[in-house]
Amino acid sequence: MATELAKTYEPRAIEARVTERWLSSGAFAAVPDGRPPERRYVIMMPLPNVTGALHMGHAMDNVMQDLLVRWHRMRGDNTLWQPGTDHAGIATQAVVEKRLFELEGKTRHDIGREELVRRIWAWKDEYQQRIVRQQQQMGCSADWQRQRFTMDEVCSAAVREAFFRLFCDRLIYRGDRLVNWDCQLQTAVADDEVYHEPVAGHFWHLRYPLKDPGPGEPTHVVVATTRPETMLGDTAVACHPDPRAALAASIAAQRDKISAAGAKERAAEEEELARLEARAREQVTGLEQLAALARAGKRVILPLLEREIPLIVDPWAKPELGSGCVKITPAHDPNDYAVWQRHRDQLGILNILNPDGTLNRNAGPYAGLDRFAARERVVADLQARGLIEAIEEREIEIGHSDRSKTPVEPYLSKQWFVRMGDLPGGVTCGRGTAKERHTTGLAQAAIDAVRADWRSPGGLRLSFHPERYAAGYVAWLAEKRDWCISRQLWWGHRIPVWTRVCTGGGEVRAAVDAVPRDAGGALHLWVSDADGQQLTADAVPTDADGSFEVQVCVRSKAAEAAHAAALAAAGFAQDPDVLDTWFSSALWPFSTLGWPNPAAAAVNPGQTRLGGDGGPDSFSYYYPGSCLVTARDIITLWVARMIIMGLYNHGELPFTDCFVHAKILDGKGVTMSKSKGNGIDPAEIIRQYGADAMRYLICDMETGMQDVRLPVQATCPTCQAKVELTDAEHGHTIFTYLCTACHAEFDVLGTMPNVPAASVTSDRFEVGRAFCNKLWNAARFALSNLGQLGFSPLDRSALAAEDRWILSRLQRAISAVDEHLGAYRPAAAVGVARDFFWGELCDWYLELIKPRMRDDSQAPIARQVLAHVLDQVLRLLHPFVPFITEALWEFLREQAPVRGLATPLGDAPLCLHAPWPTVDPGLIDAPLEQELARVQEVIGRLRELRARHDVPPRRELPAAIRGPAERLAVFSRHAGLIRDQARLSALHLGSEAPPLHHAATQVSADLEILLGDVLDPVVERKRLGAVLEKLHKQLEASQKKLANPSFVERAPADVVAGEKTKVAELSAQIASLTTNLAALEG
RNA sequence: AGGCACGUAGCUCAGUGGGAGAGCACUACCUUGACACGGUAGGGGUCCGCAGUUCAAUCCUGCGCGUGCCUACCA
Repeated sequence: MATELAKTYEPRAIEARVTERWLSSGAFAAVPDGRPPERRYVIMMPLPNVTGALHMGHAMDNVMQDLLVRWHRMRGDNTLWQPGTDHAGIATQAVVEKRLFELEGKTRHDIGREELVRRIWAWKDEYQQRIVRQQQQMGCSADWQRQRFTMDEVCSAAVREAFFRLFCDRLIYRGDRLVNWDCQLQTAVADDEVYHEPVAGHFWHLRYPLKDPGPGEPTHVVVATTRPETMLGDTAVACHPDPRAALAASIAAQRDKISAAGAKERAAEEEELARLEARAREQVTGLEQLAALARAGKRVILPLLEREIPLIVDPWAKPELGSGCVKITPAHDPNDYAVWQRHRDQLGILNILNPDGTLNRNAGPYAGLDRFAARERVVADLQARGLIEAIEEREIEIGHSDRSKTPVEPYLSKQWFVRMGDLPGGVTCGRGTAKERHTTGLAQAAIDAVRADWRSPGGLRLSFHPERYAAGYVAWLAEKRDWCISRQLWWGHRIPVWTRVCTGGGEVRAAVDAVPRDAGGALHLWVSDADGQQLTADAVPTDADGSFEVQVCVRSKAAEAAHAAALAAAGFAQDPDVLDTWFSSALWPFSTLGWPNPAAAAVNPGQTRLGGDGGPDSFSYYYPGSCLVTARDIITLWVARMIIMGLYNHGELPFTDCFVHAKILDGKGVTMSKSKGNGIDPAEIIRQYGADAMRYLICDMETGMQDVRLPVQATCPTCQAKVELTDAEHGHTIFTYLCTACHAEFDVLGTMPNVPAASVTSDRFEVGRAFCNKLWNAARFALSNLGQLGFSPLDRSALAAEDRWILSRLQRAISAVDEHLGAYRPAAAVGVARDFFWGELCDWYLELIKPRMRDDSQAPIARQVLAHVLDQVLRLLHPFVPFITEALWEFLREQAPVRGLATPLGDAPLCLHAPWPTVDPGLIDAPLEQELARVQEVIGRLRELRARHDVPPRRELPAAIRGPAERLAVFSRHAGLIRDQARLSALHLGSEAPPLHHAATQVSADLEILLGDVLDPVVERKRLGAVLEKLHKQLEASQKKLANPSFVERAPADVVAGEKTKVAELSAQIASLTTNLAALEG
């Protein structure tokens, strides 16, 4: 039972109560039923990391999803919003390890794998709870009884199954590859986890002595590097095979560039051409000589280590750059690695790094030094020997690990990969299902999915909203780069492969024979050769030489329990690595639903079962889903991989729509983030303004632009002033500011020891709160006027003009909101709803019916229409501002238990389950809408006249309107409204109107509006003069257009006619105003 | 370097091949029986610059300037 409607809008009380009602009634639960696939709506929540609290980016993401989910739920779709959190392997382990070190001074090796994992689970439990609470505070209507975590048993089962299938299909392999190595976390990181940052550095030119130079031959070759310590791992020096041709080619290319270049660039490009030409004259002979020496097998002495390395020719050495020669460090540079692959017979590969970033024994006397210390030593030692030719100061883009913020090193190591490229025999998607289909490769399958003419076996296609994001998705996939899925961490899904390293075919045979037989097909075995090629056991002859790995993938946890001991006894060891977080995330659209075995899927106590209870299981009912909502930075990392995994495992897309929303920036246009101190905490906004206010503004900001700026203010802890951070100067660090009022320093991160911390917020959310306040008060007014309202069928003929008008406008609003939401335009949708509610319902309808409300004979019909419109408005606004509408819904149902016009509306105890408004075309009355627009216009003009002449609001004045008879007929029909709203003592229509004293005049289209008894002729004269001037200008412009023969001939007839009407109207207006002006002067 | 966006009122942003819009801020008046988190009205803009297409350009095309993001590379 609702208590009495409070006089003021208090979001905190409302939101707490509504949340309780929703959660205790399980209002968001998704239950499979008889509704067909096209009446189902599924959104998989992009899983937040369990590393910390949510920020505004999450708020945007969650609100967008909730908006769609609530809309579809009210439209009658069987709706699932699947919530959950991500174990976020590296990020979480890094945070917990850091805390362990700070609090206890221990590293992970001190406490061991099991203990570390136990602690991370404890951390996860705490933060997941916090995240869920925040999402519930925002109003997220996700099915919390289905909450998942990527390391839950049900998700782990899906990970194992998907891995096993990929492994069997040779789509997962293990190989030596150069990866980005995080020396602090000591793991490989993906390209996407690396960000580039410019760092002040040097460009060193090193001299390597030539071995036994003959007469006329150079004594040194010069190479340049930004990382001199890598020279210890050099295995060659390369020069271009044909420097003369290569230079000629780049000179030609440069000439083309100059002819295409704009004026501003030209000078720089000319300079570059001159440089190339000078090089072609002066250096090419030397380079050709080096190429010749290289072909002759000449060698170079690597200084410091005094190692002989070959001089080779390879086109990677660009004659136009540096010295024209390049040092080759295959184990620590991707390009050099490629060179090594081309010249494997000539040069070796030498890893000089330990996993922790210190140099290993290959670095000779430098072994044990950290890479940066080694850099200094190497430079000093080379300098001492006169082997440094030059040092340039230079800004260098350095790759940093996103998690540890330390520079990554290219590092050669054994890693697991998913093969993204095309395979000779292609790939079977959805094997064993009705949607089985063939594709050339995994990446290609995902690329095809956005092609306009492509359809999945189920008739679906992937589309991006806005469409432009498809291009980036395709471009990324088109590289078809293999995906490194192994991480050298302890936190994550362990790679389910057992390996035994074997030397020679005989040992391979013995190892294979020792693998347990599994009748259920739960084990799959490949023999991997030195290149990572996966061979069947019998493809390796017993007399084969070389090193092999026998790899056994174990399909399930049960199979592992059954066979682990036997595998261990046979000399197999389980891979110590864990999977990239995105591997389990990629399976999210189906791992959460119980795949591969929903009937047997384990869920936590109290959670919804996923199958096995007779009805359809969750996976078959809710897969494929509908829409994925995200910011653009995650399209490649996650969206693309979900598409791939969905297509591969099921032959079907996981969703058809990808809605990419804006990112939220601060007032300077910088991405908000906690670490920059410009981030706003949604919880703080909710505390200050309410969740509905936050949601309202977020919807209003999502206009389809790329980014949204949200100016941020801090509350000065010293003087409590609101400080606009865009205007404030920094204090002694970039995380502190000086108050613009009292000049005291404050800290926005809350981490500075001696500087007081300020809370960061944005006053833009006041708009949302004002909106909610308006809604609250409008509803309060309406409800106080309803009494205990009964229902009786209303005939249209019984309705007053304003009733028919507001109902007609309501139909327009319903239809426009639907259209905008369907096209992913939340700002436009909320704008229509707001304009209807505020601009039409509040500003006009409520005002228009006030007189009727005081009259018992007229009140009942107005009340019933009002209850109906309020009902529809609450439903229409519910997806945007769910709390306040839900709260008001409760009151409305009490005051008016049955609402409707001719027939009662469908009802529900909770607004979130109420049927979505539908358009009744019979209620649309376009001519009446036009009439009322005229009436509003006239009222506006009359009010303007009152304001111009400082007429007190209560004073009633006489007015007159002159104009064409059919127009005046309209005003005659609505004369009462006009008198009321413009506070008139009398309204005279037509030219027969009696003259008004001291009349002020307005002209509007073909009308002349006069307001009598206005006191100050001087003010009016001045104003009329200004208006006349403006009208004359407009008239001239129009007449000029019409005097232009080509305009009259070529412009469409209606445009020309419109221009003529305009001239006529303007002339008439000028005439009447001139007359009035003369009268005032007389 | 390449690609994708963007540049409209003081701020944040809509919008359109034919008379420039909203919200906030600002100004004036109003505490009128829902709401001052409100109402009524008002001021404020070479629609980044230049050229072209067009009868007509803020909108279309090209160039330039500025900003943001993505991708790649820099031995």
